[in-house]
Amino acid sequence: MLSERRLEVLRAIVQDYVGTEEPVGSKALTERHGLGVSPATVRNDMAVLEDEGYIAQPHTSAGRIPTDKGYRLFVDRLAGVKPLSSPERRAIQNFLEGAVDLDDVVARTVRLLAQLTRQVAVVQYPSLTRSTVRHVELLALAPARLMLVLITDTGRVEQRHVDCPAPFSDTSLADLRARLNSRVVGRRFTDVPQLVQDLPESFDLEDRGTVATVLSTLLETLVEDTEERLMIGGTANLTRFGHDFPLTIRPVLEALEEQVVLLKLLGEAQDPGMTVRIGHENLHEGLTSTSVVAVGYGSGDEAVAKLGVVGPTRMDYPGTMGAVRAVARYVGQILAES
Amino acid sequence: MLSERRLEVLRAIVQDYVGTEEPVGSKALTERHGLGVSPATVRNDMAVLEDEGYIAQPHTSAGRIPTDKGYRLFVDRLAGVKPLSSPERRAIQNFLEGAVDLDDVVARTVRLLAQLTRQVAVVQYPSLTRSTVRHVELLALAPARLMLVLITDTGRVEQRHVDCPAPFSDTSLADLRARLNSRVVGRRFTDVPQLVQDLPESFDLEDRGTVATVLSTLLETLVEDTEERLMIGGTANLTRFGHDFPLTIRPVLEALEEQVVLLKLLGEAQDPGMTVRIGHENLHEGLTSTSVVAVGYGSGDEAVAKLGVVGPTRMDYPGTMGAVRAVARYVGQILAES
DNA sequence: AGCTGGCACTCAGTGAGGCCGAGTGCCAGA
DNA sequence: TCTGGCACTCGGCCTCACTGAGTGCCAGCT
Repeated sequence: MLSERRLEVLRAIVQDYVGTEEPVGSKALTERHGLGVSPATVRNDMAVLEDEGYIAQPHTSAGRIPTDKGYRLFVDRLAGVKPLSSPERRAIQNFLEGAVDLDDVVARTVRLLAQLTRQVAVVQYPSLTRSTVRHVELLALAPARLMLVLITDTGRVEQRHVDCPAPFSDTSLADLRARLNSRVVGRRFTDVPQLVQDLPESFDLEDRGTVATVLSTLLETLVEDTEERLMIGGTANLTRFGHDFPLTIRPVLEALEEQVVLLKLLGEAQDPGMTVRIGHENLHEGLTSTSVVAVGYGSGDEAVAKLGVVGPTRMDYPGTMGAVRAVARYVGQILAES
Repeated sequence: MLSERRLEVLRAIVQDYVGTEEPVGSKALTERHGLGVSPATVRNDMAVLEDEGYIAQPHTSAGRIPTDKGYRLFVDRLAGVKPLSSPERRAIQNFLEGAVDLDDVVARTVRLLAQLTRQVAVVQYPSLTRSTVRHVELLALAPARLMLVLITDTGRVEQRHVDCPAPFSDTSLADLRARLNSRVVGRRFTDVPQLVQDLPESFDLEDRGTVATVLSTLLETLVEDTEERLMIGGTANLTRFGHDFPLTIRPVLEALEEQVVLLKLLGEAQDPGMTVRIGHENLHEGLTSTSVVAVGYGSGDEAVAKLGVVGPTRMDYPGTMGAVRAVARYVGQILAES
């Protein structure tokens, strides 16, 4: 078990290292933080912390830097979430309120997060799986060609072409549209399949094929779009990563282009509250020297999607967490209003 | 006026420099390209080329590298567009054909371009100004709240909420929807304003306010979305930029996040054919050591949007131009089919 | 038992000095 | 007009020594 003072030393190391980006030595520590003990004592504490795996030396005769485990302890026990200043809060709200549609909300959120945290921001579009249907629209493009448009309660719109096996009359189309909507509007996407299951049977024989095709396209859309969409921004902040960053930055940029990877990254954050994954806690190699701070957001009390930032493990955790949480809240509000 | 051989020397310098990323000297040139003259002769030619501003020396006693002006000459007079191999063409087509909707087409195009050129790819969504209306849909969300959905012939979908000054009956709604569509479907976006101008007059007095509100929202959408959307990808390729690239890469990443900048970059490409902007020809500072290769694409014979790549001035122009042109063609085809 | 001061040791970073070689410019001769 | 020869330049690299921040350990103090 680590004594109070040793935890204090760890905290000081993390803070200094985050600030200076340089290994911190015992003497500098005692000077900058009023620890009230001599460098020699701190050195002993450091030796213990190193034994326990919380800090490490890049080389002999250099200062110490926190390990992933050290950051973990720092985040869990030594640091809180730093709330934003009220001017910052006002700025967030003002900025987000100018958004005209969902795309714009997401785009603004990304910018905002990137600017506030000076890191790479990732925002997931509201998830279809947890959304409900606001409307399904069917349009005839040609006698045997339809367009299916799906609108969610969060304002997301998806559309697909449907090639029908047989021509479909306008009256049948109106009929299908009406019946479909009466069944699914207001329902969750996950419930849709069983709700429309028996729909073809109620149509004339000649139309059944088309109805079935439309329905299967609809269901397909639901499944496909469970692969969520993302928006990222602030990649220029990666240049603040470190000095050696040709090597560091490349895999990160690559990972950021892989939606799948990012989604997993956000998705792993099961916790209803904020999730912080530090360094090697991220399974994806290439992101082992980054940390991810993510949190769910939603229009109601339930999260419909996640957002977060990706930055170097050496980041200002309290500040970042504060910004992420605040932005998530405001986005939730904005979504609820629209 | 430059002699034939001197142009040949310039071409050789460009090719070698692009390949090796290192200043090229007279001896290496004569060896690698069968110029049939001695290094000394080449040196004289180089001196002339340097006087004329086509090449430069990073330091005395180093080889030469092409200047922006040199690349310009190379692109204009010394190099053609390198067509892709047929396996490559097939791969492009296969890859693009799997797309399910417009977003997917654009996303795949970006990936493809980035992969083919090993550079940063930028694809503009089909422009609304040059598009035509496929359908306008109106949905009642609440008695005095509507949703307006706009669908373009290129498959793009935009939606907006409309708060009405007075409740609007379902029959009025159906009426408006029908009349609106009969007027604008198949028309160009730019023509829409005058086509709907007198629409409110044909409605009952009580509904006119709502109709006017809907129309103004529609027109607003048209205007706002003239700010085009973009998708970019392949930013990881920036790491291949150069050795010193902390400084180089940052402004590029920043520029890439500014939609406005990018749009201008693509927009400047007025030429109906392919446009290549080299180094300082890009007005934006920070992009002065990059080149942009852009071309319009469209479903018909007219371009509805642009796509291109951003890379170091030291790039393989013939190959890049070939890839960009080929991708643009196939995307055009795909769009025409859908 | 825990803290402190002292001391020897380590080692990354820096700067000076020297060598190497690719590359140049110029000139005289074919 | 081209070529071979020659002197010159200078960036890159290697070596070497120095410096200083930082460590580990130990004996002594509280």
